[in-house]
Amino acid sequence: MSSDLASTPTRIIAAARSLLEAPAGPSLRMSDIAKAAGLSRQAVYLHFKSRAEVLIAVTDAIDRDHGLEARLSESRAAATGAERLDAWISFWGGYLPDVRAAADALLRIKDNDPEAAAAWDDRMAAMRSGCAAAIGLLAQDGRLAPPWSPETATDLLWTMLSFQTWDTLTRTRGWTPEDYVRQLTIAARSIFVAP
Amino acid sequence: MSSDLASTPTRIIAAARSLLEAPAGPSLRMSDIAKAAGLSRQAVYLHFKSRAEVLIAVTDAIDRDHGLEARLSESRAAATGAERLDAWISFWGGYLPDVRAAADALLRIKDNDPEAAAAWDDRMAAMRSGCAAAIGLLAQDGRLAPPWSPETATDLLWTMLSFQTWDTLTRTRGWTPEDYVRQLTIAARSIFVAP
DNA sequence: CTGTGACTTGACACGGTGTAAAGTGGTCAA
DNA sequence: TTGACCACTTTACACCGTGTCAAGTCACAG
Repeated sequence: MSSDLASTPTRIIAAARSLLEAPAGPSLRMSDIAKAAGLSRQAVYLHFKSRAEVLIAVTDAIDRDHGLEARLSESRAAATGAERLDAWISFWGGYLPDVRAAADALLRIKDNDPEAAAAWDDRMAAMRSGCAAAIGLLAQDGRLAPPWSPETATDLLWTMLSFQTWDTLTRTRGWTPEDYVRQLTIAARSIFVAP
Repeated sequence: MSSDLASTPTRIIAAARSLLEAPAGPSLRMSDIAKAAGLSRQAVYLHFKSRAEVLIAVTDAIDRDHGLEARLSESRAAATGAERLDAWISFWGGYLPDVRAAADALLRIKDNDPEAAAAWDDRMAAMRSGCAAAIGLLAQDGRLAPPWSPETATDLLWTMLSFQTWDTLTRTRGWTPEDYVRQLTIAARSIFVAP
């Protein structure tokens, strides 16, 4: 039925998502997801044709929840390039903890699944365009520090803000998300903003 | 026999290594390795108890070849912190292309194999100590830019120089290893070295 | 009462890892 | 010469997780 509270696909996504966000971490098998959704393993295949598709749907759901697009355009408000760089880093630093679990899972399967890889690359491209926008405005202000070109500056900023970097810093070095935003803002300003 | 040119374990390692370094990439199965070494799949298990063990041995062999330890201590020659930072980055930037294939493979299996994870973490720790040394000398010179502490500076430098960062930059953004060294040297100097 | 759709159960193929056991052939020592 | 040992082979199998298939159950709608 349409809603005995939620449609089955929705319930599956919710189940997968909660497993993903549980401390145990993302070793979720199809059977785990099914069990958590109160379904048989086969029923999951009735709604999603592969594990990757479930993961992608979960990631989409998370993005929708946290309003990736909306918050992305928020940072467009900033007037100067330097401000926008700051805004962008703090937006991103706030976003990352919300998507950690899903990103982790997606990252793990992207090697074996072209669809997952595409979903990942999409997000990375969106993220890159945020970097490019900040750097572009900075260049327009004439405050992009030499010898950086908008291209190379974007590349470097983009990798510095990569999920993996954030993950290592927070997980293995114990940085808080706030530390991350603070330090990376300083670093990015030191590198890219001319005095 | 001891050497009809090379012992079997050595031959296995060499075979795995050449597969790893081949353009095809690291999808190497035990059967691939065995075939390349001219052995049956089971024979490989006679010398290594798991796939992970082979990969670890390969990584060790590569390290030995490229003299990780030796080259690591080379950069200890530099007098000032700033020079040492430069030396460290160019050493590392020269080392990365050599170990790309093995690092990639190790990184892929480290999630499922504790031994592989340990091998990876070892290397990362070694690499981190290189970062710490450069930053430490810089701090000693009184030229570590505020507001960085040796700790946080090391953390950030370490992640900026991570294999994943290098990999994205060179593979998906088309940076050459030389670009990488040049740009990251500039970036690191901008962030960490006080004027 | 019948049909349809959502779901279940149970079975199976596949690919990959790792294990087990019996057999082959060469070398070395008594 | 005999026989023990060794490195290796062949064959077979268990296990795990993904994905497929087919038959059956059950409820609700016309």
